[in-house]
Formats: sequence, structure tokens, C-alpha cells
Amino acid sequence: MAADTTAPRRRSERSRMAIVGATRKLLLERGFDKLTIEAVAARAGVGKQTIYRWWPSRHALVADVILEDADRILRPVTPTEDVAADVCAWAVKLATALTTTRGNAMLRILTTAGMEHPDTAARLHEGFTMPLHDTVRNRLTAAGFGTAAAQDAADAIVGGIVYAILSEGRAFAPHRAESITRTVIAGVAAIRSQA
Amino acid sequence: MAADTTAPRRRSERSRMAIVGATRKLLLERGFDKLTIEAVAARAGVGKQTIYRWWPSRHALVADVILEDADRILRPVTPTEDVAADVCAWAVKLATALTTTRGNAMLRILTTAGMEHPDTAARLHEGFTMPLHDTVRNRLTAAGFGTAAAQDAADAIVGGIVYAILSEGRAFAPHRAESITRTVIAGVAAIRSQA
Amino acid sequence: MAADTTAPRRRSERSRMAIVGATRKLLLERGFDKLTIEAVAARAGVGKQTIYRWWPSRHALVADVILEDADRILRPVTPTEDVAADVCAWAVKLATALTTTRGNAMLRILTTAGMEHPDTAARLHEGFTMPLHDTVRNRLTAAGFGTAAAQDAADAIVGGIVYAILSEGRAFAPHRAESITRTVIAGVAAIRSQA
Amino acid sequence: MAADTTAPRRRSERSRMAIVGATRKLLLERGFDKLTIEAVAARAGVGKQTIYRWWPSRHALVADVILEDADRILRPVTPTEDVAADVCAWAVKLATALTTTRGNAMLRILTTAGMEHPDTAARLHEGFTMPLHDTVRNRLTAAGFGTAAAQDAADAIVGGIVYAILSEGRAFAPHRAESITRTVIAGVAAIRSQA
DNA sequence: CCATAAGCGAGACGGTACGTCCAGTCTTTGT
DNA sequence: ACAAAGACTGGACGTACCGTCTCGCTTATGG
Repeated sequence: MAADTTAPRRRSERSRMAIVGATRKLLLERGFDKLTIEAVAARAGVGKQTIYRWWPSRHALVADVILEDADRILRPVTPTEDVAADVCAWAVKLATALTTTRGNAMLRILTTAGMEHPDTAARLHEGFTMPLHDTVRNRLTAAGFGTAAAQDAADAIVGGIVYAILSEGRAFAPHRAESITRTVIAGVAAIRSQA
Repeated sequence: MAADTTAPRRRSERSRMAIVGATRKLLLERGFDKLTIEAVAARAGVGKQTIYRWWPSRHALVADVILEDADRILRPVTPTEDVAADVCAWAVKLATALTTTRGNAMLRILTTAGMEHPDTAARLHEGFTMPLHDTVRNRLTAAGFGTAAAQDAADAIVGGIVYAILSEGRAFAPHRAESITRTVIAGVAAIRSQA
Repeated sequence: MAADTTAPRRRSERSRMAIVGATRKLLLERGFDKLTIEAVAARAGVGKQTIYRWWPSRHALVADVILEDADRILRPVTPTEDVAADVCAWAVKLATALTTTRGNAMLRILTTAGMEHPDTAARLHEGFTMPLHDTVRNRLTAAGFGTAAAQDAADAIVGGIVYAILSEGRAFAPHRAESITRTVIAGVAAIRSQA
Repeated sequence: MAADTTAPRRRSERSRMAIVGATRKLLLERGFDKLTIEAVAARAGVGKQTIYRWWPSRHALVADVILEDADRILRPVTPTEDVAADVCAWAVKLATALTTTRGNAMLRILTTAGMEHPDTAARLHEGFTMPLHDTVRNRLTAAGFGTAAAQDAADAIVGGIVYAILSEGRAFAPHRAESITRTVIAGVAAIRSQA
């Protein structure tokens, strides 16, 4: 059942792919600020209108491209018996991914793209920050921590790592992610045992 | 002798102020993306060249303006006997400041301005993120925590709050800053007592 | 043999009429310059291809439409005994028709359409200027004037009236057509009597 | 007296000339329809805005260029004792000029440019048709013909020649201008002697 | 008497040019 | 001598149409 009534009207898959590919390349070559629709169209061998027909703005196009690549960074936690170790390992992998040339470029682009455009911000939040957050939160909840505590810890861990990388760039040493994470988890654990 | 060391050689203070003022107004009215040098010049009643003469780029001009206003957000901790309470109170004030219309706009502008411009990024880091970080770190160090621990906690607290506000915007409820902070401080405390 | 040479194989009369009608309307609403095939197609409720299938260019389409309406302007001379009076009366009717809003619009469109397109120019010459010219020439020939004289007079009369209207627009007072015509006819008459 | 209050503000003569020159060349190479502002700017080595700053439209630019060249076609009558001969000689020269490749191109461009743009039409009328008309009219008035008669004759002569060339193009044989003119002048002469 | 091919509406496609906005530089003019 | 005013080249914007190209659907023969 559930027939696709609103069929996506005869859109050329060839063009779509060329556009997304060209955008990805130009984003890495020149960065978000210097990405122009005209250059994307030229590189993709496509008319500008074909871009404007399917994406409302440069921000939206970039968001699509970034999110399509987000799984290079969004990885699940490998669960063992030790919560802290699990989350620490995950955090270090995250920090490592975000301090590669490519990963760091992605982070900056993602941040800039969302900054002055509420719709795009929402999509990027949902497709990037939220998954990160959920990953941590779920692992902690599974370990028996309360909802509120898991939420706070996830904020501190994800924010602590990502914001530091945003501020310091590739200078951020990935192993710092471990001690930040360990500190926070010690915090939730301490609070639980007090109760 | 009386050498005027930092002589900004015959620069019109009247013009400088008009430019900074116009930039501030336009930044709040239209945001960073839509801020144009031409509009600033027109609003300030100044030739474009006068802006280009003293600031190398739009990013640099915006950085100056934002940092001049940063003390609305950068506040010291009021120290009592209770570290946790002190930092929590400070954190809530920070979160409150960053979720006002104006403060949130400032945060976004600051983030965007630094994003594709290393020099500006460095200045903004030094004038905004670093002071925040130092404030927390110093309070914790004063309370007897180790350098490394204080560093991690400051990362987690500042990042946890600021990144959440960056992601969620004005929807972030300032009191969340309190539980995040409390969690992190519980963490450093627990780790210290283990040693 | 017996090939159906001009077989307009299964063409939709409904569409043809809708297209011609839409073109006529848009021509009067917006003028030749601003007439677009896309607008004609939309107004006619027709695909663009249906227009391109049957007309090679915008100019050709417009020529068809204009010539289909040309009989509002192309009228025969009503012959009496007085050549001069006949041609004058005809000339005034012509000038009157060409200074109505609609007639003037037609004249301008016709002129523009032919201007940079030899084929169209030829068709419009044959369907408009030539008939006008022949009408005058035939009446003069019938009155006993020589071929060459009739030709010159027709040039002077038709050109004198039409070019003035082209230059001055609807400001041209139709009765001027009479004195122009009378002058020219006096000329051919004088030359004949000299011989 | 009469100080130039509205001094044409600091306009670059170098650019103006480059633009006019490029327009002239492109007009002859490609015709009016295919003249684009972008091509003019490129050929002149000028930003598009510099064209738009000083000319409101493509039509106006073309009108300027054409009128600057109009003196190749607009020639005075050389007066002798024989009015008819004078005007005939002038008419043949006019027809000759308008049937050169270049002159014919100019005539078509001039006609098209004025066709859907009242302001331009007025300027071209004033700078081209009116001078032609005045030249004939003045010579006839000087020969003692009445104002009204001279007016009619000028309409018939100028219109007769120009409209024929407009319709028939370069196929128009210049000597036809002579017999047309002679016919019309015979007409005014005949009418005068009747009175 | 239906199969099949043409005509048809719709509209996506690669392009060209539009007219506008700004960047960043250079020039003139007034004080 | 400096700065306002603003013209300059240049490049990208987002839009409008061009003429071509499928896509399914309708319809009217001709095998």
C-alpha cells in the first residue's frame, strides 16, 4: 500500500549526481564562502536553472552534500561492558575524524552553512549534532543512567569536543577527547551514586 | 622623549566611530552575510576607501565591533566558598546572555566571521572563547583542582553550553547550563578524590 | 506520381487556432519585442513544441497572424470617374486605419518583424506593401497613366503616407493623406500632358 | 551666463568612446537583434554597469551611435537655379547612401530601434527623418512654394524613397529616386500654377 | 478493428543574456 | 593632505526564455 502519490517529477538523476559531485569538490577546494552556484553549474556541466529548480539556496545544496557524507563522521559506539571506555573510544574516533583535513573542512562548512539560515540549521542539527548527541545519550541510558543525566553528559561531551575543535581547528589533539569524556562520565556516575 | 609608541597616525576618530557604529547597527539589522562594506560606508557617511584604509576585510571589521561588545557577555565569576555554585551561577548568566536576541546574534556572527578566515578566527578565539575558558579554569584551579583537570572541565562546561546554544539557538533553556556544569564539576571532584 | 505534396498530416486545428489567437492577444498587449513563445504556449494551453513544430520562428508566427488580419487595412479603391478623388478617398481610409491604436500597433509589429529576417520581410512585403502599392498603381494604370509613371506615383503615395505614420505615430492626421496624394497625382498628370 | 549647473559628473571619456565604438562594430557585424550589452561590454573592455550607468537601454545606446554616424547620410542640397534638378540630385545621393551595405544596415537598425520605444523613436525622428524632411522642405520653400505644399512634397519624396528602400532593401535602384522626386515636384508646380 | 505511430500537453534540460549588487581599486574635488 | 564622493573593471547573483529533448496520453488511420 501507500502509493507514492507525489511522484518526484521526472528529475534527471545524472544531473543531480553531477551537481552534488561538483559541489563536494568545490567545497573542499575553495570552502563554503567562495562556493558559487555558477562554478558548480559549470563544473557539473549543467545549467544554473537546474540547480535552482531543485535547491532553494546555496545553503540547502551544501547541506545536502554534507549530510550525504556525514556517515564518515557519524559512527556508532561499539558496546562492551565498560561504558566509560566505550564512550571514550567513540569520542577519540570522533575527534580524530574531525581533525583530518577533510573532516575539519566539513565541520566548518556545516557550521557556516547553518549559521544564517534557520531551515538549513534545522536540517543540519537533525542530521549531525542530534545523531552525535543521541549516540552518547543512548549508550549512557543503556548503562542505567537517568534520562536527564544522560542528556547533560551528552551535551558536555559532544559540545566539549566539537566546540574545542571549532575554536582551535586541527590543533586539537584527539586524545584530549578522552580525558574530557572521562571527566564527564565520572560526573554522572558520582551524582548517581549520591542519590 | 615622550614617544607616542602606538601612533595610529592622524586617523579620524570621528570616522572610526561612525564606521564601527554603522557596522554594529547593520550587523544586528541584517546579519553578517548581508553586511556590505558599501552599506556601512553609506550609513556612516564615509567613503568606502576610508574603511579599506584601516581594515583589511569585512571579517576584520566585524571582529573589532564584536569584541568591543564582548564584555556584555564576558563576566567574571563571583567567588564564594562553594566552587560548584559559583561556576553554575556564572554558567547560567552566560547562557542567559547568549540566548537574548542580541547575544545570540552576536554569537552567530562571531562564529561565522571566524569560520573561513584564520586571522580573524585567532582574534576571536583569543577575545572570546579563551576568556570564557580561562574564567572557568581559573576558578577551578583556585579551588585546588589540577591544571589538566581544570582544563578538561572548562572544555566540557564552556563547549557544552556554547555548542548547545549554537545548535539549538534561543530555544536553549538557560537553567540547563546549571545541570551541565554541576555534572562536570562532580566529575572532576570524583576523579580528584579517587587519586 | 500523385504525391500528396502539401500534406499537413494530422495537425490539430484546435491548437493552431489557440496559438494564433494567443499570439494576437499578446502582440496587442505587450508588443512584438516582449512576445515570448513561452507566453504564447501558456496562454494557448499548448506545449512549446507544438509551436516549434509548425512555425520556424517567432517572426514567422507573427507574420502569419498579422497577415491574417491585414484585410482590415488592405481595402480596394472604389472606382468612380475621378481618379484623384478615388485614390484620395482610399488614402484617407488607409491613413485612418493605420492611426487607430490597433492598426498602428499592427504597422509597427509588421515593420519590426520583417526588419532582421529576410524570409519574413519578403512575406510581409508581398502580403502588405505590395498589395497597397498595386492598388494605387492599378487604379492609375486604369486611368490611362503609363506603367512607369504609375509606379512612381504609387511609391510616393504609399511611402509618403506609411513612412510618415511610421515616423510620427498616431499623431499623423489622416487628412494629410489627401493633400499628399493630390500633389502626387497632379504630378503624374502634369508630366503626361507635357509629353 | 547660464552656468552648467548640472555638470555631467566626472564621466570617463575613454570608456564612453570604447563603448560607442564597440557598439558600432557589433551592430554592423551582427545587427540590432543580436546585439547584447554583455558583448558590447566585453568588446569595449568595460564593466556592464558602466553602460547601464549612462544609457537607460540598449535602444538608447544604439540611437546615440546611429545618430553620431547620421551625417554620412544627411547631406545638404547643393542649390542651383533648377529646384527640381537640385532635389533630384539630392534624392539620388540619399538613395545611393541608403543602398550601400552599411547605409542599409543603418536604416534597418534605426527603424527597429525606434519601433518599440517612444523616447528613442522621438530622438531618431528628430535626428534623422526630420532633417531629411526639412532639407527638402526648405529647398522647396526657398523656391517659392507654399508651406503646406512643401510639406506634402517633402512627405511624398522622403517617404517614397525611404519606405521603398525599407521594403525592398538593397534591390532598390537609386535612379528610381529621381523619377519619384520629379513626379512629386511636377505635382506641386502644377498645383501652384493652377492657383 | 485494433495496432501503431503521429500529434499533443507538459515540463526538465543545457544555455545565453538580462539587469542588479558589491568587491576592491582608482580618480577627482572640495576643504 | 586628506577624505567624501563616486566612477571604474569585474564577477556573481537569481530570473526569464531560448530551442531541444523526453515523457505518457490521446486519437485517427491503414494493414
